[in-house]
Amino acid sequence: MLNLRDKIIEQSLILFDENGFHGVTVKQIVEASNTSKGGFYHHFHSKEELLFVIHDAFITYVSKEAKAANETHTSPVEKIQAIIRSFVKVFDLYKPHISVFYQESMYLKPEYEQQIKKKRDEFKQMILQVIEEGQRMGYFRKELPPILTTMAILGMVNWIYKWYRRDGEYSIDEIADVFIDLILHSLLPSVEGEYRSQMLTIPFFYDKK
Amino acid sequence: MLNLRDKIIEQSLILFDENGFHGVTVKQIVEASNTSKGGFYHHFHSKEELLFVIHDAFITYVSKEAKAANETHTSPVEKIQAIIRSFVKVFDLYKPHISVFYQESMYLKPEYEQQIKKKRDEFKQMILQVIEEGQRMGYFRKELPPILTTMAILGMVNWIYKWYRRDGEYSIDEIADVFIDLILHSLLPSVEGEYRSQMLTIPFFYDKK
DNA sequence: CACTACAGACCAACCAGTCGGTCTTTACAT
DNA sequence: ATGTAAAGACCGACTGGTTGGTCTGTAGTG
Repeated sequence: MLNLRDKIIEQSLILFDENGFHGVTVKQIVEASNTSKGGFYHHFHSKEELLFVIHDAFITYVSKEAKAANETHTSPVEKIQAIIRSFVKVFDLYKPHISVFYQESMYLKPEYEQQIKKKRDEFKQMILQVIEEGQRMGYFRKELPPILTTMAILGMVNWIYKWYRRDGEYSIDEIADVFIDLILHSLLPSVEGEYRSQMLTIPFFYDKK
Repeated sequence: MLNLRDKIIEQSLILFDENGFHGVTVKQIVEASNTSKGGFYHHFHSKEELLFVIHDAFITYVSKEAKAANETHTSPVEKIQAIIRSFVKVFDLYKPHISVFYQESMYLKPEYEQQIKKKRDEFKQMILQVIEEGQRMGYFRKELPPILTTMAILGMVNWIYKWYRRDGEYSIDEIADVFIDLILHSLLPSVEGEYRSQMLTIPFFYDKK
């Protein structure tokens, strides 16, 4: 059974996902959660704090997953595969959180904003480092500017929140497979046929076709 | 010399870019534009109409550019190069428009929303068709699902609005070069060394290094 | 009796949009 | 050229409705 706090979070996510933070009033949240203004403000200092709590829940999860992926693998190729996969999969679990996150974080007061930004940067740095490591170790093409490559990866994956549907044509695992394939084709050199073709075959997805 | 209408648009773009549509009041816009409520509502029916006008300005531009790129080239490889390049470059010209566009279009009334959505879809379809055409003609890897590839491209390019700075480390042309390189590495088959390596050398950028 | 969890009436602030009015430009007849 | 009337451009006080947040009260629990 959910307590009121969780119920408020759950309901406000549904509302935020459809209408955005500013498109939803406290009154609406309160009604959707079958409670009252008093109930709401008993659990949250402000509407803004609710937004922060939502942000924090998912970004903490992403960072933790990425850190784990980073530690359990040694080769940069495997690392980036694992990071992308967990990153993509988050959108299946946390899509509403993420939608709100990317659309509304600008409205947060500086104190909240800073905390959010710090965790985001940590995650970005992790990808960046894997790419640089992969270049140094000779796995990835050295001519790619690591920061631009990182931003490209962040972009293509983050954008998922704009179009992903659970009941869509492709499952989240299939999306992850294709995106990993795209990224590895970009990162791995064209000529080293042996290693490249070995890494690029992603069985899960293409076997189905 | 700017007329009041243009001045309002110009000033509101600056404000929206920093605070989002709902973070800016008509009063603020009016003050930044050195005018009055009367002046504002003489030129716009509502605050929402202003948002629509901003949207429309840039999406019309993107679509026109992409259509032109599509018509002047014949090979899918050249087409996608040209489309991505013009697409990326829009962010240099229209960044504030785009930021507002992607953060606030959900707040628009259905009548506006529909028009926006239609133009967005047209653009998406254009990329999708080029990819499918490229696959049919044997230029691009046939195992890639065209729609997921399209969404990946849209994502990595659209995300630029989150991080691009005119005075940043890389110019918009360099970003375009790298992104085209990434995308073509993903699209072109690994084995056809001859044609692939010929298309993948983007002189502008890598010559500088 | 003290404490938590919640209820809901209430309020001050704010905001998009209105409206009667003024000033400036345009159009046209004399 | 000059008078004049209509149209367009702009002003800013005002309003009606809404919103985030407060405050007093109360039911239940240990």
